[in-house]
Amino acid sequence: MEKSHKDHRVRVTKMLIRRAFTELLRQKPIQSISVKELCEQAGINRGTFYAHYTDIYDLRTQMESELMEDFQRTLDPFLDQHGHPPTPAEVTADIFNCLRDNMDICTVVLGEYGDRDFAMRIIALGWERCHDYYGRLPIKSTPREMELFYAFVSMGFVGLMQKWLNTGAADGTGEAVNLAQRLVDQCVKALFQD
Amino acid sequence: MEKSHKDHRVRVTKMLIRRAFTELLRQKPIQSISVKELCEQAGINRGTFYAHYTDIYDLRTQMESELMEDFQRTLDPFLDQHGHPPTPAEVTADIFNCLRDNMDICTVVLGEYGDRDFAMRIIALGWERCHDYYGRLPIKSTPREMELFYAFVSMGFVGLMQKWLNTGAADGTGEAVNLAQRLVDQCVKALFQD
DNA sequence: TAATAAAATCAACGCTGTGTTCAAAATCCC
DNA sequence: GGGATTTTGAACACAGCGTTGATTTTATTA
Repeated sequence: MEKSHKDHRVRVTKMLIRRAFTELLRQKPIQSISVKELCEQAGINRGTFYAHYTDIYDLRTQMESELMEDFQRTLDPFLDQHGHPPTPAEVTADIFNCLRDNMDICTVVLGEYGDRDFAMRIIALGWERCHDYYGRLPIKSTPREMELFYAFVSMGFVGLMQKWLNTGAADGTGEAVNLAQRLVDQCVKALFQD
Repeated sequence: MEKSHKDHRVRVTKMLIRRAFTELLRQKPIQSISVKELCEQAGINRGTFYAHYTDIYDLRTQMESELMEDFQRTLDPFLDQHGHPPTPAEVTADIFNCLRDNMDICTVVLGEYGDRDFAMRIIALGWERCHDYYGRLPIKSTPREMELFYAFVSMGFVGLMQKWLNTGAADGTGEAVNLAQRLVDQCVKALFQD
């Protein structure tokens, strides 16, 4: 149950489960993946699965959590060594780089049958990082408008991310990062109009 | 199975099923709603459900289809009587008005446990309507960029729609329509930058 | 209104997946 | 090598699925 970096058997078992899971997730939505089917694909006993996870969703949640930690870990040092508050452009570039580095997991977690709420959490992380930057802009908007604005840009960002991941993310981050940054910038400008 | 506008019993049964479904959808995601549970909530026999729908997802799909037809029906005459190609602003206003008119169904179909793909289809309908307008803009972008742009704005629009529906859509369409329009306009401008 | 057609009900069926159990076998770590 | 831990395999009761057929209820129309 705990972080058993110790036992070799546990690591192998978990690896088999996760590999089978991502494989199945390529083919069908999570709600139609059964524990039985997953275990057969992984070649392990059903009881073994229940020794590590309570159900399929618990499995996904654990994978997402670890991915999120990776995200944090990868972003943090980069930001520190800059010594200044990060610009949205830098954070955007970072996010896409992290996506590319974890493409295997991302394409399933964020893929056709993925978990959009998780994608939203990644974006929320980005917003946090840009907090200083956006906080200083002289934006005059009602809280209500800010709420709607945030919903638009966050979901838009997620949509772009997913599209990029699912249609040849291999052709580099450049084009996507550039466009994403321009789009967010333009959207921010909409907050100055009345 | 067919459009039985005839039999009173069928209409009552379907109404009971749909009411129970939307009620349950307020409480939990669709994947954890069982046919058994739905029928108990609706107070009908399980066999009766299977006489009209193959499964829960078929039920949702049928409801969405009818909602989409309503959307088309509501939008079409409005556009015709104008006599000119619709502007994005008009289409945006229409979409939000339709959402408000069908708020009961929309808040569940597009709610927390809703179907985002369906929301995307609504937006696609909006894009179609604005086809003439956007087609005339002298946009120079790669197909790849257009693809990513479309993903961003569509998903962004969906996010704003959902946020608006789930947090007091009652306070009128004005603010949301206004902001949505400004955001889309600004995003389009991003396509002119290089 | 009565006859006929259609729909809903009820009980039961086999089937599949769930989550848990236990003893036995396999594997790891010291 | 030996004790501890993990995995296995088989079984369990349980719950939902999707279908069936006989029966009752309800609507249509003649």
